[in-house]
Amino acid sequence: MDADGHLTVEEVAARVAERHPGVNLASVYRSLALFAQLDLVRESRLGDEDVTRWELAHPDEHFHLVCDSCGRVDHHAGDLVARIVEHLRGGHGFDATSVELSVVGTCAACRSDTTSP
Amino acid sequence: MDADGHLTVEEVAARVAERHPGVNLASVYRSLALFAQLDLVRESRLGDEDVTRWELAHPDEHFHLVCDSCGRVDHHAGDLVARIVEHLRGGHGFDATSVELSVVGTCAACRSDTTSP
DNA sequence: TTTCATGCAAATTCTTTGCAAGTTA
DNA sequence: TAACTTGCAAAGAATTTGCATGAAA
Repeated sequence: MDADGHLTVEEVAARVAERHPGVNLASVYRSLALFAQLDLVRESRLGDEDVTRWELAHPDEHFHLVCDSCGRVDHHAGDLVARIVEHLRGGHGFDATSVELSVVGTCAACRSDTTSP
Repeated sequence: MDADGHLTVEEVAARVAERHPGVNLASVYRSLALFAQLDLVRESRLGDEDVTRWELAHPDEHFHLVCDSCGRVDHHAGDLVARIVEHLRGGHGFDATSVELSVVGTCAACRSDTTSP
């Protein structure tokens, strides 16, 4: 939970090891699988990465804002997802149950670094 | 290209085999990697599936509408993605370069099947 | 002749599983 | 005791790589 990020299995294991050295990788896998079943964590694969990462579960209405430049991943809340759902239901008769939105780009902070020399 | 879907490597290989029996799986992997580099195809992992699938490259502004019920995957065009990009730039100073949106739910056809007995 | 794609098999990497042993209720 | 969780090592699965060979330029 401290990590508040998107960690690979190895990274999770490393964090666990800080407090509980000797925990086996298999246990990490087993625990993550269990936590996922309990909806505590979620597998997430952002952008074009081909590594499996894990994050704390968060509502569907949140989405990922990934900054190319600083690597930061924000969880963004707001009505955007709701509006997408409405749009699809109204205009296309599609009844959305889950929306997965992730956006890659440059965050405000990094933009201002570039904009003002 | 005929497939017009999201195929696993094995499925691609099977299609290839129809015309060119004996093509090795390694060649399929190598070709897909090359095609991806040339932006002809794209890796896509929809919903919670944990299989790697491949599809023809398509503009970013298209997104995936996955029907739970019939399994159909539509590529949906429209201004939705553009509006998301605008929203993020205007409201949050986030400069989006790539938007990945996929929606799981029930398509119009399947809904009417259920709605009208 | 030189370059390049391919098949084939072996190597890698990531993930899951079987089983024996130790813990906890 | 009964029910579980874990470490460990082995098994699997998916993907990549090295190398010899044959085709094409």
